[in-house]
Amino acid sequence: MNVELRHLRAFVAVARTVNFTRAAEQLHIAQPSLSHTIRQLETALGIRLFARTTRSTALTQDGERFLVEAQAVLDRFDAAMEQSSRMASGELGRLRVGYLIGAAVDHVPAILREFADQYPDVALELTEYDFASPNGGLDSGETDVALVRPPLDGVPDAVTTTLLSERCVACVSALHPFAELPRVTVAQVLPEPIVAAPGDNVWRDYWILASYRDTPANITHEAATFEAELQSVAIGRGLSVVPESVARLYGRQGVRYVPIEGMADCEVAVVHREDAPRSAANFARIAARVTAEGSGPDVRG
Amino acid sequence: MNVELRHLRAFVAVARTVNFTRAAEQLHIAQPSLSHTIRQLETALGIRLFARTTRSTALTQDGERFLVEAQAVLDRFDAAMEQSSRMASGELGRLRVGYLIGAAVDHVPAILREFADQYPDVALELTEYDFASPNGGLDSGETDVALVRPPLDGVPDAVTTTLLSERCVACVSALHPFAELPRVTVAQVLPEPIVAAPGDNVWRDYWILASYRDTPANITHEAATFEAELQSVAIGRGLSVVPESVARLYGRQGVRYVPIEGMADCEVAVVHREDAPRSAANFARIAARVTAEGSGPDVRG
DNA sequence: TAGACTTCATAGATGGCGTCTATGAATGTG
DNA sequence: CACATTCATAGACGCCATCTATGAAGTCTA
Repeated sequence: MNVELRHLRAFVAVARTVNFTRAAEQLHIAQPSLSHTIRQLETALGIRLFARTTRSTALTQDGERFLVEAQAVLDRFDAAMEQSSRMASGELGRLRVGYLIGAAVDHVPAILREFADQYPDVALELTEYDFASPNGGLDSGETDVALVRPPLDGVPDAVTTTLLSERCVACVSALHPFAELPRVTVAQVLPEPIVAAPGDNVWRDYWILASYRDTPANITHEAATFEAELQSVAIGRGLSVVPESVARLYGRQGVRYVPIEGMADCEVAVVHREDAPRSAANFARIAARVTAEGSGPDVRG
Repeated sequence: MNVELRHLRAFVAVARTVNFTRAAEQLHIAQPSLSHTIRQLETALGIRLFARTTRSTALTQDGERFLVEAQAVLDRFDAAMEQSSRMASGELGRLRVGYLIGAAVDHVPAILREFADQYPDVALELTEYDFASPNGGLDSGETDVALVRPPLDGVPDAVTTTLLSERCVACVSALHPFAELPRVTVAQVLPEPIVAAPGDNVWRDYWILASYRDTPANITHEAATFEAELQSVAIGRGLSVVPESVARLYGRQGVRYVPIEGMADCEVAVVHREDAPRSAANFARIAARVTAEGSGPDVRG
């Protein structure tokens, strides 16, 4: 017969009360069951733990020694359960965070600081993704949570929390006919040669305005980063559709940003899978709160 | 549901092999049972321990952390079992040894030395008993094993190992008619006034030769030690029947020792209860061996 | 000293659950 | 493309943990 924790729990209860009846009540079992369990334990160990009369119960010398051991095992077990509970609640563990370049850059430091504050025992692992991986590692399972720009692709059971939205603008060469316009329409943009993300997925489709088109876009170049896009644009390979905040982040050397009338705003969201560890949800919650509260360090200007 | 050691054992086995099928074989259970057990554990802990595909198994981050915990619990448990095993075999614990004054005095030091040598982790507690407690504390449960002179009384399930036997002699005053005789018969002793142990038990009966008598003995005095007996004898209260070795131990100031013809030899034995801890039997075994091997320090002369 | 009460052990019944067999689904492999 | 391997699921079975009922023994009280 295998000794189980229930034997130790029973033993410790009896050892502490020195009374089978009361110990049984504490354990929420019947007294004969407890007697049986203790007997099992004694048989398995090969030692007498209690000196029983019909009227009283006392620990034997061996029982006293074993009480220390049993208690130690149970304490160790409780510690393990405590730790697993902290893991379950997301207080303890590791969280792999992915972020797409240019997504919520203003807020990321505050989000991370707040999360680290609130969950000091969670090890954060940050990975930056470029437009070649617009899902921020969620599709491959490399990350647990990600700051990305929808739409996502290949992320089953994704839980998405939108953090902010902003206008989309057309980024054109300073020499481009659009360069000095106050705005352009989607219809004006569609025929233009366009610089797009690499690959072939719903995310790239989004930024080349595929949903507005009848015929395929004229993609003249592919770039995985804003810098690369802007360079391509600057040397006249075509225009590029980007979030408005890019204007702020990457300046205007050789390019101009022109709002696109009639195009829906684009968003930044924090995303995790439904079955991700709890800390992913915690991160998403904190990200949403931090983004809503402060607008981040004001680097505009 | 309560987490039991079998869950931890199952978890550790799977974590080590990273293979449900092989782990199940090691645990001697069927693979579906193991899957079920692991699932139970995961549910109870609220965390995913394994990342399972239909083709492979891997520990999650949480699983890796919990493996350390689970292993620690099992290690602690194994240590407890190891210790209880040592208690069961009598290698570890306490042994309460009682000895009757004058019983095997020559051999006791060697016995204790040998036992302490062989069982260094058993704490010996020695208690001396006089003729008021000829059972050496076995009857009251004060001791676990005792060096005594049979017969015993009130010790249920006594396991007796005879160590040695010796002649009985009559101890008489130097002025007593028997004093210069080379020997006396039982019949000669019976009518004499006699000094006996206190109380009323089979042991006292033995030394007053009750089994040889038709009528009660004429007990003139009671004494709980040899010294007291010899003093009573010396001042003429009567004779006393004692083991021959007493002559050697207590000298001859005012008394003489006369062999009793026709009286069976008396014995020294090591005794413990059937249900005594294993170390009691160990002690008895060692006592028998030491007594048989050496005759102890030679203090005769 | 007798009766009542307390406490632990025993006996027998029952039901929950741990384990089993059989089977399916998924996926890497020759 | 068929096969082998691995884990999950479903349903059945049987052990054993627990239960209720009762007994035995000792303590306390009147």
